[in-house]
Amino acid sequence: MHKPIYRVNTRPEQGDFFMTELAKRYDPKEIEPRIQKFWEDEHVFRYDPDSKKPVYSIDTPPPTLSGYIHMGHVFSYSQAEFVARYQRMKGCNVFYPMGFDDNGLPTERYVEKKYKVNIKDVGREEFVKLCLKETEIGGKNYRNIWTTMGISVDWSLLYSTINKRCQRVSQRSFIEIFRSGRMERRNEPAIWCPLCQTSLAQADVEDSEAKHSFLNTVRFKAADNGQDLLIATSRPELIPSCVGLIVNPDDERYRALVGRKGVTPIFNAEVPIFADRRVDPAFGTGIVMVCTFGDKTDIDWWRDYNLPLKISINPDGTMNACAGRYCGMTLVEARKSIIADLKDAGLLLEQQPITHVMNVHERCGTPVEYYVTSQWFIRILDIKDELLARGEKLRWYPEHMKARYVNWVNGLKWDWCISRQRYFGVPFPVWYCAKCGTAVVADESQLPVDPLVTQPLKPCPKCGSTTFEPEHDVMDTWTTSSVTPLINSNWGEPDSRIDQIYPMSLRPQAHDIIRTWLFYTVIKSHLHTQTLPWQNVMISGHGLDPNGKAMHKSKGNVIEPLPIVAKYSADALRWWAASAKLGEDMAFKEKEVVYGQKFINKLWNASRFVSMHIKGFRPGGSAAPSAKPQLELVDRWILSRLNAVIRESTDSFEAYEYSKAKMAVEQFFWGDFCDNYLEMVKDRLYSKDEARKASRDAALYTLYTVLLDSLKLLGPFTPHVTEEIYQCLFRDTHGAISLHVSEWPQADVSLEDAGALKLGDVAVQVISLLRQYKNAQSMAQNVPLAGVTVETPLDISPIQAVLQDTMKIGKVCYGPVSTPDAESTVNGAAVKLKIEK
RNA sequence: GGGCCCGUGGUCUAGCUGGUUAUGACGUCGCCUUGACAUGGCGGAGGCCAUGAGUUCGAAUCUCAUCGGGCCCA
Repeated sequence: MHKPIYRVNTRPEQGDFFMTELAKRYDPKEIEPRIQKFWEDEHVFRYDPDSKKPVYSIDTPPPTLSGYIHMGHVFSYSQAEFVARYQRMKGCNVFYPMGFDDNGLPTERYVEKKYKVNIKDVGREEFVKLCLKETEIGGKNYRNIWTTMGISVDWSLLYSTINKRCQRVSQRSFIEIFRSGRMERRNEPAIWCPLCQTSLAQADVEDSEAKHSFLNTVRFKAADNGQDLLIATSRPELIPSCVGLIVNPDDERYRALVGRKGVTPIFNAEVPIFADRRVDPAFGTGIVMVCTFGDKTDIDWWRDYNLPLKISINPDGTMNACAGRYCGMTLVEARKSIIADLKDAGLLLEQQPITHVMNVHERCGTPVEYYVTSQWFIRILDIKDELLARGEKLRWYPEHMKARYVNWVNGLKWDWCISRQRYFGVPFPVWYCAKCGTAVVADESQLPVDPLVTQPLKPCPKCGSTTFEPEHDVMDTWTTSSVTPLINSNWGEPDSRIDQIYPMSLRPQAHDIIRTWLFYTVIKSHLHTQTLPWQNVMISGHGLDPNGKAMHKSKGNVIEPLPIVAKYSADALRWWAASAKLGEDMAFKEKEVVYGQKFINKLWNASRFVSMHIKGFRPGGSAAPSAKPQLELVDRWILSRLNAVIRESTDSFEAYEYSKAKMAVEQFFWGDFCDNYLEMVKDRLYSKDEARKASRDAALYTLYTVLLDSLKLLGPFTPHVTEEIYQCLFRDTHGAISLHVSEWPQADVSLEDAGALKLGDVAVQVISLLRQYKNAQSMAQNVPLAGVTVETPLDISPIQAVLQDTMKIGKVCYGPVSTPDAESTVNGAAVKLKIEK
């Protein structure tokens, strides 16, 4: 049995309501963990499958296990979380899971580094065990951080992409695509990382500027007459792989060469010379050597012209026998060596420094090669149009992020290679018939299956053989993380909830993984359910280091969140995250967190002031609960302002513009409510005069309403402090067990008063003028003034009393003022003041 | 080379479906310990809204060009 902390029993029979005084100082160290425990004990964030409320489902990004969560994560996850809290208060049954993407290469590399181990030393089994151990440690660590940050996920929905259920869904996805004919095992050139020694997909590769690179002009010969053929290349180590020379068909200089043969230097191989439009005559010498393989164009030429395959590179990035005397050298050594030899032989004419872009593996920075192996591909190049159409249907916030998706799809050159020659990942549910080589997929009932330890249920359908070779490769981690909406839906499982939550309402993520996670997820849902995976995507920017640079462990500029939380508070840190517009990067500045702390402090103190007065106050009074007191002008002023803020905040949240919502309520609460309204009602509140009781009640009603609604509007951003205040001051009268499942405020048209709005603003302006005056006279603001003469075309009599009370003015007269002590223009009307001390 | 984003007081930032005195914070200067708050209140100074041209009665806001910064893709 759990013991709820806030079972503050209401005592309506005694006619009063529980009201606790707020502590003099707000202490987040004590309060935040206590509030978090309350949320957990009361299951405040639990998704309710039986609820009739509309579902709002969120496809939370499962962070990879790279060992730490930094400010960048906190930035992006907080922004999504603001929306989750808003939707919950809007009355949605929020499905908000957390996941950990702990399978695959990122985890492997992390384990290799942490334990300084290599699979070859410890063996596959031991290695996988280490990875599993790390995922457990990492999971606990991550959960602690998200809980400390007040992230309101439902932890009962937690998944890890290496667990049984996820493996099952992922393998089911493989089988379905296999049966549809789009999953193909092909023996052909694929992108290859020589360091990780695995094939890669196009999205795993990023651009990197090559340093100290040269364009080398090398002398080849014509086979028939020995004529010099000059070829510019940045990769002379690939000369042993040269299988052809190409010129542009319109290039007059070389027209005579087409159809003849050339001879490579050092290796003296005869290769054909032909013409192709893809050669840029202006680059280098205008003659290109085709190698198997230097880049994607080489592969296209090789395929288009049926050229032979001459592989001179081993999978580990060293040269093989085909490279002759360079055999055994690394690529870099071979390049140096070949250049030296060409130079000695007088075959190197020129070395020109160039900057060009290399493709490197994004996980390790190694330049990639192209290697012919058998790999599993999902065929996608033929459905680019369909994928583009899906992207158009998706609602993008901010809209311009769609362009990144469109550009990526248009630039797609490879089918999606999903097999990795690695160890820690979801296995392929596949065996190969030992006799005829047919690929046999597992039966659904076997999932999740590891072909290394299990056999197919039936003999080979083609030849009847019962001996099989298991697939040793594992699926790339994106293959599984691309089905997170289906994992969340328990797709294909007995407890499937796909009808309830799918397509999901929202995918929140950062902009760096549009080409990977977002793109791949769109593909999978397109293939499996012929729908989009979600209705909306909100793309956040990056939280950067204080100098505006991306945080990387290798750069040593990572800022960890927990020390910042310990120093300030989770709410203060969230405040920082809320100050960036959606999609914009923002540098982490500690002083912004300090500002968050100041705001929280302000909220606390203002609430403490309100609590001193509304103690025992019951909205609606003892008579009709809906009855409103006789509101005064400034009450209607602040309530009208409140309504405007509710509107703006709601509209902003609906458009995922949480930062606008935050700013609106921040300025309202501090500027209008604390700086002005509270000062304007003090006199009414402190008055003991029975005749002013109605006036006092109106102020109490207003304080109650404005503070409660403000807490709600602020709740998504600073959930802890608002919850604590709510529990102490409003829980009993308002009812909801937690502020975060209370109803989102609605604008109340009956409280809107355009006239009061205008005159209230005039009051604020006049008060400001009087403050300036007192300031200039070195007077304290509460020192009384004997009298003020006002000249203005406005009728300010309705605010005369409030001006007198607030600024302690003895007598107010109206009339012409020739030498004003203070003047200003309000709503186009001049206001002049003559002041008597 | 292509695409996208950004350029607002010393610093960071709002506004950017065009319309009276351009938002707020930090910093800075001054006044005030007043009954929520000195982790505070009040007020001052500080901006030709990157540059140039155009559209318009009117441009930080729309268009084009230039310069500078960033991201993505060749």
